[in-house]
Amino acid sequence: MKIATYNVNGVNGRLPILLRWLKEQAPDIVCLQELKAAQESFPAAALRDAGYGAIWHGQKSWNGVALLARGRAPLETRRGLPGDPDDAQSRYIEGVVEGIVIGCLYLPNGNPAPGPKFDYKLRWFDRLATYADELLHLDIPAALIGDFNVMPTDLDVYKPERWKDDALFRPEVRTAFQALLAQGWMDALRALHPTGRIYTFWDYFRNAYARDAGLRIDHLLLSPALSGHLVEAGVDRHVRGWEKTSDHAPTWIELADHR
DNA sequence: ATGCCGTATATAATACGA
Repeated sequence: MKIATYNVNGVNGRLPILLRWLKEQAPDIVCLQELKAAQESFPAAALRDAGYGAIWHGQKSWNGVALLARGRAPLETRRGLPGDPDDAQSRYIEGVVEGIVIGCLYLPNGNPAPGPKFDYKLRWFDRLATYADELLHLDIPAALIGDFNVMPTDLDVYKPERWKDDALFRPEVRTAFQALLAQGWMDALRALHPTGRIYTFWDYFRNAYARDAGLRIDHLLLSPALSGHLVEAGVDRHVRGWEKTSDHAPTWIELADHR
């Protein structure tokens, strides 16, 4: 079973690219971020025609997350992260597919740091950590997948010294990410490729993709009940080279039969 | 080093991303 995450940076503007990639790779489960579309503007019919059922949490212009499943409809178990009923940003949706709880998330960017946006990012991270720990204690196959907007270590940035004060790389957020791993979650790509330079994002500017000036910020975290089934992980980096593409590339894992 | 590009919406100028 192949599970992927893809920050599409506008699901309607990116629809031809998304459909091309879905047809090419046929992932079984897909987490999408940055829909930038209102709830009623999500392209559910086009995705259904492509063979995917979907649940999504839209928001006009900004944010937005979706969970797709090939040949079936995810069973929704949560929308929105607990811990702040006043949080109006669409950044978390969760469903069950094939007996796996899949949490699809878009963690706040947080720039500029310091400032209110960075404070929001840290609060959101706190809420995620609290909920992630509850999920782990259910002792079930579960995954937290999406755009975490964190480079976990120096190995995940093309030039670490240039990013040390950025909201994606400051010590507070790296510590918060490591705390998730300490709870028991496995960083799937890093687990299978402990020393490799792996990027999932390249800026549109400065010819970043051609220079391979990238960041690893899209992650797939697996619960212990699932991590033993991990067999492969990678990035479809060629998709970043397509015309009219997102600044992120699809990132994926392959699981052996988890039943 | 820098939103230099790209997407969204009040389709013109802004807000936002990382």
